[in-house]
Amino acid sequence: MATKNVRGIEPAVVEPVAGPRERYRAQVRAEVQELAWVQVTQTGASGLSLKAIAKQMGITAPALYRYFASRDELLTELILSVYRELAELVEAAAGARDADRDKLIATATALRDWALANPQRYLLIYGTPVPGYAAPPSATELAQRIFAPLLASFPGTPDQVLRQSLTFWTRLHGVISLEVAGHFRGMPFDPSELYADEVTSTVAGLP
Amino acid sequence: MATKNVRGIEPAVVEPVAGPRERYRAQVRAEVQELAWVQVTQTGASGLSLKAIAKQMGITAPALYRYFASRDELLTELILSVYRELAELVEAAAGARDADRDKLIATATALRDWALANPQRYLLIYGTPVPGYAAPPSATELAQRIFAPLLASFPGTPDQVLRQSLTFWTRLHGVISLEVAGHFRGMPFDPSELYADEVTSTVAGLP
DNA sequence: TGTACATCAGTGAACGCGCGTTCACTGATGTAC
DNA sequence: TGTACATCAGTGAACGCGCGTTCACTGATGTAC
Repeated sequence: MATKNVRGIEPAVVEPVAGPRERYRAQVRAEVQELAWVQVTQTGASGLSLKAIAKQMGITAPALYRYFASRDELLTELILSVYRELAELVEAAAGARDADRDKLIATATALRDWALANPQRYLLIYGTPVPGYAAPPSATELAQRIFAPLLASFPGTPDQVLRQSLTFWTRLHGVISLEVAGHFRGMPFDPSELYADEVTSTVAGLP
Repeated sequence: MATKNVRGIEPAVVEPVAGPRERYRAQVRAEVQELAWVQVTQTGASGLSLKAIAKQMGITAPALYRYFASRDELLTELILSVYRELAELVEAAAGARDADRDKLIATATALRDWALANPQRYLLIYGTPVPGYAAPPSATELAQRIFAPLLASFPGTPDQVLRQSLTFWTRLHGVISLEVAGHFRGMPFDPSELYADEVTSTVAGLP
């Protein structure tokens, strides 16, 4: 969609050709999604309510149907945006390093930091599945983009490498998900130390 | 509450002194909980509905208030019963073995088997927290009873032992929770192998 | 530049559904005399 | 053993709330001539 102008210079605004109506649409959509996030953060995915969002915007609920076909479509967009956000974050963390081990450590660190800063976002994609809601097919591709940076080129058959990466991932998730869900609360240790130990010892164990 | 009779023999029925009314109460309570489980299994914890349960029992909803003070109380009992069930299972698995390593492996195996057989039960206590619902204090004690069998008496300071046990736990949870939430679906590997490898390699790494 | 027209954001009423919970009540059932 | 009484499971109406979604509509706004 983004087009360059005649001299090949990227314009400052993202969608420069859009008329005022399209620009307005984009703004409203963004505002809806923002309020939706506040809701999901406070009440979980099942608490997402179009009527409540409309109320907060000082608008009637049917008006939202100009911007989203249904509640499920809005939820889907939220979920996909989480996948995208996390994929970019993880790719950036991995891309900034050369050595495989550094890459893995940087990625793991970025993952936890992000999860702690956005617990509900993390839980939205890795937590209890929303009953009756099926993620769109594109979510699977994005999930793989998140997983890919954990695939490092260590010696071994493709199967072994996959297994190592998977295990790295499940270990990170084990610590992060328990912490994010509050299961470490009141326990006599520092979760960030536990995580750091887990990351370094796992990376050190790789061939 | 359970009393022995004069000769010290455990009577067959659990609550022998209970009159017919109490017996009936217990039966109805059990039936309510059973139907509640079906609901939680199908729609998640937030889908638990007293009216729906009453309907299935061929009863009006207010009648349920003879047996449970509120929806939250019913949910609390469900959650506590999961903790209890899992604690007993884990204790039994650990108690049947002598050597520490065997104990850990048996416990880990029992944990995964149970989680796969009861995914919604597992997610009810280790998944995304139900927004607005606070677990009762006794849940914490029970959570520790589940964790305790993972504490083996390996050499090291109490801190090191705690750390090792925690890491064992987070690793098991990492694999189990991703599998139970369906994140391994369509991936080219066998989850049970992944889990078995993770268990044996972790136990082998202990001092 | 001014005006007529088409587009479309937003309204308000309504539908049908679900929920938890309260309350005064009926009527069956167990129990004490 | 028979009867009177107290207990208490379950009813039905109601309250107030929330939800997603549809529909015919109004009226502002951008656009084409």
